[in-house]
Amino acid sequence: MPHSLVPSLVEGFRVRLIIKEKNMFTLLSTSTKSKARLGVLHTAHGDIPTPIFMPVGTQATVKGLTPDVLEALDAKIILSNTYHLYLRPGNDVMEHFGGLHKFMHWNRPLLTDSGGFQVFSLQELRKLSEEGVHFKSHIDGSAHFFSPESVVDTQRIIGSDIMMVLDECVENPAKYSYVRKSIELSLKWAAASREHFLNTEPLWGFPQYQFGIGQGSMYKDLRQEYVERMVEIGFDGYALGGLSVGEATEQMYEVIDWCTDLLPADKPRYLMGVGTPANLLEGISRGIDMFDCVMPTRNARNGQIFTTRGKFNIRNARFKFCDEAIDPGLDSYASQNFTLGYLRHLVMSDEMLGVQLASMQNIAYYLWLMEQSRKHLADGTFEEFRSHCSTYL
RNA sequence: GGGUCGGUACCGAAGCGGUCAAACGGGGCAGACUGUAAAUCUGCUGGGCUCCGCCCUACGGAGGUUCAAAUCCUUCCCGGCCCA
Repeated sequence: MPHSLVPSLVEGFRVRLIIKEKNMFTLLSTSTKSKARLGVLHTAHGDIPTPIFMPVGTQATVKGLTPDVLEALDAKIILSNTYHLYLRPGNDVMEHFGGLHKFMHWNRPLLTDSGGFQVFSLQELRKLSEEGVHFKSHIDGSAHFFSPESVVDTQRIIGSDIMMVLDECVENPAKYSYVRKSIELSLKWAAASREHFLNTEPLWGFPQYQFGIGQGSMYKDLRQEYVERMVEIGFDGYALGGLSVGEATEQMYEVIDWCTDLLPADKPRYLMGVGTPANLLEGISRGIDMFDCVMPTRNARNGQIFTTRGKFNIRNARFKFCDEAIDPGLDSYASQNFTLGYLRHLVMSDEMLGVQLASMQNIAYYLWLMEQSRKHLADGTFEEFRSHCSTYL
């Protein structure tokens, strides 16, 4: 019994469920050759083997893919976004439909980002204060205020299995003095987020978990201090944010190493917004359990295909007459049943099936990469797998 | 047959004496994309070089006017429309 459900009487006649969260993560093994880990995340909507890649479905849809396709590809968990769903359709609609799982007909686990990334990506449309973020809607310019607490509340309504705290994702490069102040703000928000989380209940009858997000830009002392203070607050899992924001790849790897050395082994680690297939493998060997990235879906829409034989742009003329399957190395519907020449035709013609098949292929590849990583971690051959992949990545 | 409008780069279409190898679209050829304001954005698209510049060939064909022509004139070819 993973979770204890204790009924109690609240406010006269109304019966509510008091749901206690327990450790949601089981660490199965750690590689002897690197920091790579094999584990399982437990959620009300199912267990998630780690390392895992989470396809991004910002606006309550992984662009171009229906839930049944995602299930066929065996996506274990997908990501959505608090800022976007709060603005549209809005919390009232989300509540009306009984939360995001029901709204989008997705019965597997969901993780929602907090809006912290929009603090970075929509810099021109927001203002920070000690209390939170003032956003000017990118849709209609209207004003909205996000506090650490309101972001928890919105994610309660969304009903994500895993929610993220509001943070400031800092641009790169950033001055030390700025980052110093920024991490104080994000840590203050993290504490407020956790407190509010612990003082509120899930709305939809299943437990939710909350992850903190490590910041500190490229400064070792700030990154390390952040991790220590975040762990002190205590979250169900720990994310690393503020990476892949323009820094050199090697620098990102270094930051990951600083942080995973200090994170507790019995909690999941999530590297936010990363990344390329190579980034995932490097992240795994540095002790990361979870990843998300728009790359497989966005790049699919822009013609870039990830395959077990490498990545390429399907628009390139060399594929015009190519009668090979999209990816004979994968067993997805898209990979097996269509030629590269046909996919090129669809993409060149702006046919929506092209975007769908390309997205399917790329997600299939990313999920395959994680599945193979887990398999090789279990076999003790992950490092060999990683170096094999580096020959074509 | 007469009149009239027009023929511009792969296509469509501006330009109407020099600052034109020729705007702008489209198409094509490449590139970028990392917690999604992205089915978006960027570059190239006559040929050749010793390639931040130079040399060829080019605005239907052939002549001509001019220091200079895609732009003006003559003529021929082709197309649209109108009249016979």
